[in-house]
Amino acid sequence: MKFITPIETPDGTFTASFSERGLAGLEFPSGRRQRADAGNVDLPAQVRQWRALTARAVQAVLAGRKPASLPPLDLSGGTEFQRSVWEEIRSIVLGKTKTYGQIAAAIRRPRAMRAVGGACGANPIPLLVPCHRVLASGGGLGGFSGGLKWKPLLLAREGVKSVSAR
DNA sequence: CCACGGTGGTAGA
DNA sequence: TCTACCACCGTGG
Repeated sequence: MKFITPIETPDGTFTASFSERGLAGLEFPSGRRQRADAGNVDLPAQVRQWRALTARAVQAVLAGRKPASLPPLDLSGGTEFQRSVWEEIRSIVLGKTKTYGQIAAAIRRPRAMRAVGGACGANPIPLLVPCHRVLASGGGLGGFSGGLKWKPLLLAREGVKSVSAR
């Protein structure tokens, strides 16, 4: 059972999806208009509470601040490798970054840095599973599923300095 | 700057 | 199985 609901922010309307286990997906604003409903109708009380937590967390990160708390994250969709990558990324504190290679080394697959990139691209909850803090070695940006323009913007708000000038 | 080879995980056929 | 993708990385022109 899935509930899909908009999350309004000063940067646009994100779209959250919830399973019975918690937040299962988060999409960055797409150019196109979402439906205009408030998003609270028809949601069970539990999901409404998770939605409120999600909204506050998203707004905090967008403002470059650490969220006070997160809803439960439902990452059950990924493979074991992907989940281990996502778990590792969750440990990158706001204001810091790691490289794809460092993530690979941390999960004891030092040669799988390329696959780490793939797992980042498959991350269902970008922003709250902060794959924007994962950069290429040598200062490159890498990619970002929500649109590459977000990556340097988010990092700048988090106070990260050396986000590569090209 | 560019090209290339060595990589590991995934999806699809 | 086989194969063709990749948000990689180091080395060498």
